[in-house]
Amino acid sequence: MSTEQLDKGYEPHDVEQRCYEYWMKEKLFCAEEKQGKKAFSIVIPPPNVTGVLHMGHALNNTLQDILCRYRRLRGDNVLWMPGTDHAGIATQNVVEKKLATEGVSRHEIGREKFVERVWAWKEESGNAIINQLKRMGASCDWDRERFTMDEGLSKAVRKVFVELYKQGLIYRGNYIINWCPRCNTALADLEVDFEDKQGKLYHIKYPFADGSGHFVVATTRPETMFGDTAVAVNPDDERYNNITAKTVKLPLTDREIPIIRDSYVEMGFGTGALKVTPAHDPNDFHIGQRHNLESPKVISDEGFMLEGAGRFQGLTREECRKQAVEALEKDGLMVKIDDHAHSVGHCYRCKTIIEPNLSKQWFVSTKPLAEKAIKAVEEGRTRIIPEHWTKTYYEWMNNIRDWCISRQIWWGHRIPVWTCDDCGEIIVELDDPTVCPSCAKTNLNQDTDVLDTWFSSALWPFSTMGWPDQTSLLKTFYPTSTLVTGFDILFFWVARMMMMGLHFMDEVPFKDVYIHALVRDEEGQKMSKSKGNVIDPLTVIDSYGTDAFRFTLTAFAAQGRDVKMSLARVDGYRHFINKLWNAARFSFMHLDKAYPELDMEHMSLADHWILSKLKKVTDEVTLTLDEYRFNETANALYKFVWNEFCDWYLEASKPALYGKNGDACMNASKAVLYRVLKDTLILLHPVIPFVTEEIWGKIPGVTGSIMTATYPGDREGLVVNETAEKDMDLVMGVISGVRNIRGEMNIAPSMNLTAQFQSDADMVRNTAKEHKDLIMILSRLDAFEITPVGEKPRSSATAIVGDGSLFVKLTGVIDFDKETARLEKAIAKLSKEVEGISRKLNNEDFMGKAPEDVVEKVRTQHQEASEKLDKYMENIEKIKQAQH
RNA sequence: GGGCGAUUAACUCAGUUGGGAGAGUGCAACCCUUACAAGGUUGAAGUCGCAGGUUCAAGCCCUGCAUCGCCCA
Repeated sequence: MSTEQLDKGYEPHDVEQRCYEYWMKEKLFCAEEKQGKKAFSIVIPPPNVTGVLHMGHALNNTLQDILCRYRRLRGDNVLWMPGTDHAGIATQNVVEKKLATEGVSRHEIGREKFVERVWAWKEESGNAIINQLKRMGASCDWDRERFTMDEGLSKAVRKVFVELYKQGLIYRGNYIINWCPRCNTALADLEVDFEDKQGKLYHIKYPFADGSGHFVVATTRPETMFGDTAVAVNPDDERYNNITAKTVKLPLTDREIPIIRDSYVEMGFGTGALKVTPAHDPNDFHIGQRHNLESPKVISDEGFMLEGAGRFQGLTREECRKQAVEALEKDGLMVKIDDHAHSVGHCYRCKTIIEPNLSKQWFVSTKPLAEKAIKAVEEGRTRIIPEHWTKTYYEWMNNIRDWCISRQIWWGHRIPVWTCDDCGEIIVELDDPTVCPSCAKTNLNQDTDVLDTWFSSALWPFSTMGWPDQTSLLKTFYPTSTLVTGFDILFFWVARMMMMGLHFMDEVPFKDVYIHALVRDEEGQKMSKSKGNVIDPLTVIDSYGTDAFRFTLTAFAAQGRDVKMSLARVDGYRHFINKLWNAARFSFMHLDKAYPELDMEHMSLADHWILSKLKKVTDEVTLTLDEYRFNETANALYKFVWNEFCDWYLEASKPALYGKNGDACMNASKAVLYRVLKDTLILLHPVIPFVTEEIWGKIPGVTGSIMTATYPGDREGLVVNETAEKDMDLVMGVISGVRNIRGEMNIAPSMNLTAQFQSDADMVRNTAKEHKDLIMILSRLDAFEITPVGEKPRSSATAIVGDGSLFVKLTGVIDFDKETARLEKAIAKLSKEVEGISRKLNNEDFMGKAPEDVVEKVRTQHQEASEKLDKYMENIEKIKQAQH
């Protein structure tokens, strides 16, 4: 027997650090840049370079790591491509805030200096999230780490922009866009968060110019009235069919604006008359286009009123609203102000209310790209899992709108467009131009805007692999195997990668997209700083260990369901890790060398049984991981380790391991223990990499990392052993029967008992006899008799096991009332069951229409249940007689 | 307004072709039995949101309703 090698409890911290360093040193995360071997690849959803790890990252990367470690064990050549994105607006905001504390603005220090400052900040904070991913155990190929602003990726961005421009799929236009007055930039439609807000609906009189009456228009934003260029009514609106007036007087101004008819106007909303402000409302913009209206801007990019607002010029939009309302009331033009709930757009980065704004911006024409992306999913070249997200994907792709990609910030890929000051020529080329190709002058100016960060993220699956160069990495690993991501960036990122991947690579960027849920708090609330309900993954790791945390995330990652995180649950799984640790600790007390061969001949029933169960759990882990049913993987392993391996196998194999059945049996059991421990660790490794590596390293005769082990499912050998499982069921049934009687009758465990098992089935009796010793040890019996059915021992409590009766002799200690009550309870339960089954068998429709195998199954059930019931009835009768 | 999802034990959630309602936590009782008290054994606990329908058979399929949540406009 070997000396004790493990501490009494598992202490994760130094183990985690040590293991991770070992993996890195051995280069076990590195992909092989060559074809031939089956390739498996994942690109990481790049976190913001200046961000910190949150629960979403923790779940996302745990699942990716499980897949990667699993595929490596299966022998695949695995590439997990890591990296970060530059998070244009978010990062710029952070650095601007830092500057503000120094009392300077970015405009004061200038663009060049500012960008230098951002790079410095990136260097300073940029490794934080990478280090945090490492603490999660992420087995990324770190040598290949990429950043969206890297030279290579910037080259890809440039190439994509130029090509799309030349193909006419990027254009510049004066359109209404979402403007954030705080960030001072345009945003894509997707980057606006709508929130329901309680606001006001102002009903304002717009008098007809000919004095024949007036409209009452309803608006939530009276300050935009200075930009009105029409009042619109629905052409089908009979209320306004007979109006003779052609124009209205725009209140608070001296302008007259036309009355137009457009079917966009909802007759039921307000009075059915709509003020049209093309420069400050997206719907009004489209009406304006249809009717050739002018679109004067009356609110500046910074949120102040412009010249068109007359005497209100220079006010903020909020102040203008207040003063304009007062003025309208004074003039008697304000009919009423109602409370009104409506949704208001906010900047997704800074939460400032968005100003729809007319502006000259760059757009990607998405329709042609989206068509290919839709088709790829329809044809199954990319599979979305869970499947129901495909509908959302189609919905969005089918209604896609052009993508505004220019941002008026400084941190990002500068738009590669030059304008010639002299002749106005637009130059869009791969290399920076110095001379105008049209007029040969050199006064060229580059566009000052940068590209949306998502524009570069959209290229991630191929730009990280070296595109536009045709690298061997691309050849080996593109298309990637699986993308693992949250549904919150399905449109932002997944959809756009699909479009770009298909357009530039002519192939989907990934074969499978696994979409996981959001991590919420215990109450199901989204975690947010403002709510103060954020749980920091790193503090969880510090308190419970990475493995316990990962197991929790995995066990709760059911498809299509949010993960509600609570520390109590992590604590529960920490117990599991500790249980595993102690099972290994026990194993090491018996394993002092390698046991490479199984000795089928000298194995015990428990040995055969656990190998059969091991085969089953192996199959289940393989199946569930292949189908992304991570929670089922975790639960299958949990049950196997705790309820089968620890609760039954280790207990049942103790006699053999302690040599009570001779050396041959001892060694046979040791070989089984050796095998089961090893295979279990391998199966667990993708989910809980640290503790499994640590234990693995201490197994006698084992060399190298568990990461290089052979996956049990890929090895010859194990089969499901029905006989062993059936026999073990009987043995466990008898043991549980005795334990149940002890528990229910309040018999101290220390009190040794005598029992008898009666059955008329020879096979059953033989099985019981064969494993008599095991039964006696695990149920603490002094004596155990196995006989055909006969006289019931006096003063005994009864349990029915299979087709036999178990009698536990309780001479002197039996409480007849208690035993009667116990049996009555069992009888009541069984009667109900038998009754239900009988009803089925008496039902002609069932007998006639149900498939034969189902009927047969029910017949068997009925027979077993009623035999069991009969036995209980007999026994309770005897108890009653004995009492008298 | 359109779409999606959820509703199962006190709590958190599983439940894949429709065929005997499960787990963990918590609770109760007993136990320091030589891997583990971060443990062991036993037990109590559910008209599977409501109402219809399909079917021999519904937690599961269909329809409607209620409540909650999310996405889009």
